[in-house]
Amino acid sequence: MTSQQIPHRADRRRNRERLLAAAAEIVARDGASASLEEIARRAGLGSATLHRHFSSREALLAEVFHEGVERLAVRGRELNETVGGDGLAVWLEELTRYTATTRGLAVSLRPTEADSSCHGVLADVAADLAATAVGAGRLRPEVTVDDLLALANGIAIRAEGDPELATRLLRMAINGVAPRT
Amino acid sequence: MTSQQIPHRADRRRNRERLLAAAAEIVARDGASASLEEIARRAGLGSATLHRHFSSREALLAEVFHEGVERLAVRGRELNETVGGDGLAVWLEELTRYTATTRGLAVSLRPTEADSSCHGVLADVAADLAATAVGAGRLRPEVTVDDLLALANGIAIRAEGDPELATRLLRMAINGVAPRT
DNA sequence: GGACTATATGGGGTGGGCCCCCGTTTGTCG
DNA sequence: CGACAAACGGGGGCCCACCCCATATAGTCC
Repeated sequence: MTSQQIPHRADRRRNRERLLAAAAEIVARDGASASLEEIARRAGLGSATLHRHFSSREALLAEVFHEGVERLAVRGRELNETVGGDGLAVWLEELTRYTATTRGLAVSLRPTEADSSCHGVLADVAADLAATAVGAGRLRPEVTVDDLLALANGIAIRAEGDPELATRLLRMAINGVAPRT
Repeated sequence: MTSQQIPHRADRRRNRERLLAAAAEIVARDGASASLEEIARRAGLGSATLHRHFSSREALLAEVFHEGVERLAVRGRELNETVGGDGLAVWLEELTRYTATTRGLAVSLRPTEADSSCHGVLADVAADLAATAVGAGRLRPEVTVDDLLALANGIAIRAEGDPELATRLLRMAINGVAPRT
């Protein structure tokens, strides 16, 4: 299905890496609305090249964050096997904190119509964790995985740059605001 | 304290209203990142005039949404007197739904260092509602009003354009995700 | 009503960003 | 080493935010 068999030219691969490295720097500083021109400049390449490599800002960001998202997915599967019913809450907290810490990621995790795959991987992991949590009586069965991720995402967007806030809000949302009975 | 005693010239006031009307239209269509140039064009005025009337995009948006925010504040005080302990939950839901429905508002309600006053009014009302809710045993006392508003705001930002989603997420966050015991 | 002045306006400049065309360079493979 | 497909980037088109300063005009005082 993936239509890329023939390997690209060496310079293309090299330039791609340069662009991603530059993007990582600039996006870390400026967030999701970082200037694409500046990224290209920092990479020592023309902006046309950037556009040829990445069809859109979202596509570029998805690549920039790919590794981190992959790590979160691995971590989720790990938690699901070691922790059990509480894994979901722990993972959501780590996800939210990481997302709030990594400038630009929050926006990229928002699923779009032409899904940029960032979301897809996490949705799978979240579904597994949610199933375990429901089994352990820690999660209402009618709660959707999409809603759970949307909530974590909203918190992370709002709390971008303030991981303490992100953590507090996520815990509040998981536990509700009523006093413990 | 408010430094504006002398009334402005009639044309200034008229132009200000035209700008606000145009801004309301364009922002409703394009959200918080609407083109200021286009707003000025729609108002039949030069963009310099817009900049002279509103020192920043935020300042313009704050004025655009001022009336709606005021209504929310009134509604909150009303709920606090008629409903009692549940008023907070009801109001937060209405706030979140309204914010998610009104394009551009979510971003404007995010408090900034030089507070644009949109947030201030609501924070007062929320504080009263929260006090009542704590008194009625419906809200944990250690929950901050700022956190509560931040949560509602995050949800609204994320759910902009989808009031059903906004409502679901807010309820989920208020009640927590664990099964009812 | 007319003249004067502080107040207000807008054309257009500057600097930037996004996106893309097309003439040029460069890697690759026979 | 030569030829060709692959990749590049200068620069143009278009839009934006923001601001300067020459011009226009509302309000006022006689």
